[in-house]
Amino acid sequence: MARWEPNAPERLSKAALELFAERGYENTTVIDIARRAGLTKSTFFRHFQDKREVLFGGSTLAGLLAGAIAAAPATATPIEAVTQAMDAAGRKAFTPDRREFSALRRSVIAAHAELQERDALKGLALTAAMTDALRERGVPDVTARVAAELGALAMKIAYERWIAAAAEDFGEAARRALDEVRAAIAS
Amino acid sequence: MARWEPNAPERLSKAALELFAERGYENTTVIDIARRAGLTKSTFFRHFQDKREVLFGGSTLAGLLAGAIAAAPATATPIEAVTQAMDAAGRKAFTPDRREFSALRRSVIAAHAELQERDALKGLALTAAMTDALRERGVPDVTARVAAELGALAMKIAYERWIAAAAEDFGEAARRALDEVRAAIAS
DNA sequence: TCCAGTGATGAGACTTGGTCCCATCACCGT
DNA sequence: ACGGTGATGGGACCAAGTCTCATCACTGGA
Repeated sequence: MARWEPNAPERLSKAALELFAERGYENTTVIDIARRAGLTKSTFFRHFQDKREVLFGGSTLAGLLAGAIAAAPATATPIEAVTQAMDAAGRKAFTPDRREFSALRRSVIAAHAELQERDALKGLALTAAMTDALRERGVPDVTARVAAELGALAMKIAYERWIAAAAEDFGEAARRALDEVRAAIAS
Repeated sequence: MARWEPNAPERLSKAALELFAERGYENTTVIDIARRAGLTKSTFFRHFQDKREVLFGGSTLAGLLAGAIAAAPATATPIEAVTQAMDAAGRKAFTPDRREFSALRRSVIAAHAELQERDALKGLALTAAMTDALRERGVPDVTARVAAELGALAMKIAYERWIAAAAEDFGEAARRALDEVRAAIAS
């Protein structure tokens, strides 16, 4: 038997997403979120740096991508390593059971500039993590940055499609998007 | 004779940059900024949406880039259009006399996460503006996105170098960065 | 010359995000 | 039974941001 109801951060995130979807980000106070989770404002800020972070806390995506790039065979090209990173994301992060949650979360973010800013910075961090992981493999600086940017673009495109089309597997969508990106370069 | 001291937004931006550089973003209140500009908090928020925006207000860079892309010859490839956009940026935005200001501004932004978030979102807006301008030219969607991302990456690289090396012309740096990016794609 | 209109500014109340400190509570091991 | 530990609650406090109303300086017309 736990001392308190367990998983306070999870409960707060769930409550926050619900409330943001119901009445909007600006019309939801931190106290509202905490109350719905059966907690208080103090506890909220003990678990999350600020109000925005409650929608971004659980993500270990940067480490996942970087790990997959590091684990790619030494003979793999940068783009091949990035492809493996996106496969890993599809297997461990963007799983089918999280599609609905991701879609709701994305629509909430799209509706509020404050959340878009946080999302934009997290996106830059993802690209930076991939760039660093590629550099660790000995890929030259500019080449690493290009491969990471193209990978990030393919991920964005795949993410949009994965959320829009219920049936699709993320890894598959990402591979297809990356192919399209590479085809576009040729033109 | 003007009714009041003119250029309130400019004075506020100048005061803000000075104070952020002197004592840090977090240790500077909006009232401090307004006081140094000879104004009040009310007037500050009349000119700027929030405290962060005081460092980002004057920028018309998105329109500048989009305009240059739209104005490129119909025969120009996407990358050529993007190259012209960066030339335009070098001529009208990143002029030599603004280098020192840009360097200070950049160091302030780099020191505070809140400002980095705003900067990240503005960066996405730049890429989106270039993407839209390319689509207007009839460039297919994915091709437009790729060209805009590569252009944005080259701009980032050129901007870093332009700020670091006093002697360099931005347009020249951008063209060189874009060449490096294109060369990296081949590998 | 006087006066009303206009537009930018000032003043201050108010809500909320975020920080901080301290008290409290539930469980643990001894 | 008892003290330690760690998460929580409570509330004071400051700064960001909103809102409303008053004020001020100049403009243009009677």
